[in-house]
Amino acid sequence: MARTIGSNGARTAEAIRQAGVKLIYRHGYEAMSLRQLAAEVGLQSGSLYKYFDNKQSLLFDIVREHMADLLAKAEADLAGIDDPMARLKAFSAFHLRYHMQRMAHVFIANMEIRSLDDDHRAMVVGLRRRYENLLEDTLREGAQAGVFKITEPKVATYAIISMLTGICMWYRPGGRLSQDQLVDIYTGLVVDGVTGPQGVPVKADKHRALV
Amino acid sequence: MARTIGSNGARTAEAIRQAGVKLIYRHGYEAMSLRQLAAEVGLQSGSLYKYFDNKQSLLFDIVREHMADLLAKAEADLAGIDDPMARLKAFSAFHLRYHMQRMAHVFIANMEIRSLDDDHRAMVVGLRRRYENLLEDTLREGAQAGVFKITEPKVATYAIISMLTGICMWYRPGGRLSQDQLVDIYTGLVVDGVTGPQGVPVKADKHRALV
Amino acid sequence: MARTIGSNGARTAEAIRQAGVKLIYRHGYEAMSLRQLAAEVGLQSGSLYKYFDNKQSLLFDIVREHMADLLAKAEADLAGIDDPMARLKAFSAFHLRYHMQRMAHVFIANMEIRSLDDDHRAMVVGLRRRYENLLEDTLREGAQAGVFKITEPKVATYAIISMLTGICMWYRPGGRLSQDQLVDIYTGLVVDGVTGPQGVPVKADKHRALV
Amino acid sequence: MARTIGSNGARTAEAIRQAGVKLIYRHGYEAMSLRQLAAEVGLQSGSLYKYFDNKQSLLFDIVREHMADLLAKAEADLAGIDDPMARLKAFSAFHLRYHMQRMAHVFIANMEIRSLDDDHRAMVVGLRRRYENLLEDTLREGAQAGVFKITEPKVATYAIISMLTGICMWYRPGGRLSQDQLVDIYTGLVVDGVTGPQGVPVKADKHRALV
DNA sequence: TATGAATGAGTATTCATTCAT
DNA sequence: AATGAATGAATACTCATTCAT
Repeated sequence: MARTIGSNGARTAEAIRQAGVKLIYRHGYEAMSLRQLAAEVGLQSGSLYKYFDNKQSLLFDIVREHMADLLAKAEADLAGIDDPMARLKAFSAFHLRYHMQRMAHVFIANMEIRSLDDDHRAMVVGLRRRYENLLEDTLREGAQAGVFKITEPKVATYAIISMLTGICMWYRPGGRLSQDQLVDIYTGLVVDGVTGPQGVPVKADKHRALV
Repeated sequence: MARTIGSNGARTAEAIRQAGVKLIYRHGYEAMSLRQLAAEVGLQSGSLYKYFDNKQSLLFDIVREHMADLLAKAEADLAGIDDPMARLKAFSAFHLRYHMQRMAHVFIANMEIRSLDDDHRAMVVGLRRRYENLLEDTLREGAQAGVFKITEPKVATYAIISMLTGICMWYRPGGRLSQDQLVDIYTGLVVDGVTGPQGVPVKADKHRALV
Repeated sequence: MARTIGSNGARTAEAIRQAGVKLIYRHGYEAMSLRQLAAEVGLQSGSLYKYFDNKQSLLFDIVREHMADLLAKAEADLAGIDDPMARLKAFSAFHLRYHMQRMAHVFIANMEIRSLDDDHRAMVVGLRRRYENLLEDTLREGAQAGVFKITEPKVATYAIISMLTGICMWYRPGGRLSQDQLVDIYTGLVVDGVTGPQGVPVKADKHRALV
Repeated sequence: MARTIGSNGARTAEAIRQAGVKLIYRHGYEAMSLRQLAAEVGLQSGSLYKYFDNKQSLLFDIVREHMADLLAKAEADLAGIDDPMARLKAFSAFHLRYHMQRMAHVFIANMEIRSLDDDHRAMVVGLRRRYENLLEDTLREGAQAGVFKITEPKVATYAIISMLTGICMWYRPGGRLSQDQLVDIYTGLVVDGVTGPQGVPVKADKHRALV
């Protein structure tokens, strides 16, 4: 049946949002149809329009809220930590834990950016930029302080975030390694990566050109 | 008219393939319509079926060929390099250069795996696995030899590949940093990451649980 | 506009069914397009899918319902008639009347069996088999009782049913002969055919072989 | 390969015709594609147009030639037989044998008449009319001579032809009954049907009206 | 709050047919 | 005699969206 006794709009809205996350995660935004979504929450597809203006705005809501949440939690987590190394470790640990616990949201936010309208995408990219800056500023400070041996903080930021985010591609709860262990391993790679003797850069071998 | 003077099957096939890569890269596989693709190469959409069986097989062809090429070139590049550290650097440099030069193909192969049929996906994932093993085996050997301080070669493999592949998300030719410089920077992070004192893992701070 | 005033799902469903019978009868299942069908009932072609899953299921519904109706009515008509001759006459009369009154349905059920999917066809053929058995059993009983001079009840069944069904190929309401008269004529041929001195079969002349 | 050494146009034309009969018999005219047909004879579909003007004319050729052949052979078979009863038996035997030996052609001619253009259909129906007249005239003469007890020769003609033609619906070579036996059985039904005491028609029972 | 009927534009795909070579 | 590249119109079917009820 479509309607549980005692159900109400807020409950339905939340159900739609969750089903949306699930289906977009599983099939992709373009491939998910509103009919599927409606079926998942026990509605007719036309009824969804009580809860959003159109399919695009559903995606935008999910992505924007996720990004805002990510940013807010990260800022809260780092608040009061001043030492660059401590901030780096805290950022890494936070990022990993968040990504392991919110894999679907994270995946959607990364994959479906190109499905957003230009305006929506710009807004989301802005939030992402602010999030990345948390790390970039830390790296920059640590580099200036001499504790991080990096010459290009922006490149390092991208590199580190890509590495950490990649955990979503393979992590599954209940695996051999606990979340704590994974945090240790990844964070170790990050810390060692930015504290090693990189200041004397490896000389790039000239490889045969790719066709 | 039946045939444009000078038209040529092989030429058309190549044009379709290139336009396919371009449009899938830009809009995503689901979002690209065959009408768009046909317009891009100056055909009626029905005429595309002289060149592939269906939309799915176009995607599969592009992805499989890319993965096979990536694997073959990597194997060729590493052939004869035995020292783990040298292999690691060579792999990193190869991966980065390949990804900077073939961004669209790489992006498609990473993003559209979920748009592949089960069988096709399995085949592509198999190729990817073989590619990842090039790195994983190297890490494992280096770890046994004591030159890499890593305890989980598989995790490190995923982490490193994610980091290196991430260059596609922001690199644009003609930027401030040359490809050689980027290879140095990223490879430095990788090498330092796996040679640092990670064997004594950073103790994970317990952060507040995420909701 | 979303909805024509006074429109009604059940009414539309029935209109689609009737238009479907009419168009399949006139043009054949393969030759009838859903656009034609939609135009006939005043809808957009996509809207038809509120009423059936696909074109095939429309055909199947029509054919199955017809066969089930034919079988049920025949069984009801013959119920309580035990004498083989009376049953034969009753079957013949029923079959003729039904076929004169439901020419389109009958024609479709006979002609479009090959357009059905394997499973659907099997189900329809099963119903047809049960219908034919009503006649075959009667012929067999009459033959055992000595009232019908036939040696091959199954062949006689096919022969009689083909003969009777053939009325659909030329009968048009309002012709010179009434339905009652046609029932008399055809039934006379049937009865005489199975009561004549066939037990001493005509010796087949050997004709020149056909190429 | 598409071309056998020494093949020539006439051979190809015949191959196309035979493949056409086979495929139309199996799938129906509408459902058979020229691509299928071309593949069956090892050509590109465009090459078929060396051998016919269009799909419709292929069908027409097959059906017309079949009808002309049927008519010619029937006329030849009946030539010189004057006695109505002998003519009836000869017609029945001829019709049955022809239909058992040329099932595909016969089936196509009966089923695909509606797929013919108006002009083509008219021509084919004309040939069929002449064929039916062979029987109708015989029945009429026999009735006047008092040997056939029928009041409506035209109706009897349709009835008999439908009955005899129906053998195509179930006959398969190699079955329990030989062609000769089937000729005996069917012809027995026909002869008995038209010689029985039908002149005093069975009074039609009034059955409940069909809905 | 939700339904259910409908739209209209879109999708991938197939078709008979053409014609330069 | 046949190819192979292409057309243009058609097909069945899906989609996001609307709106009277």
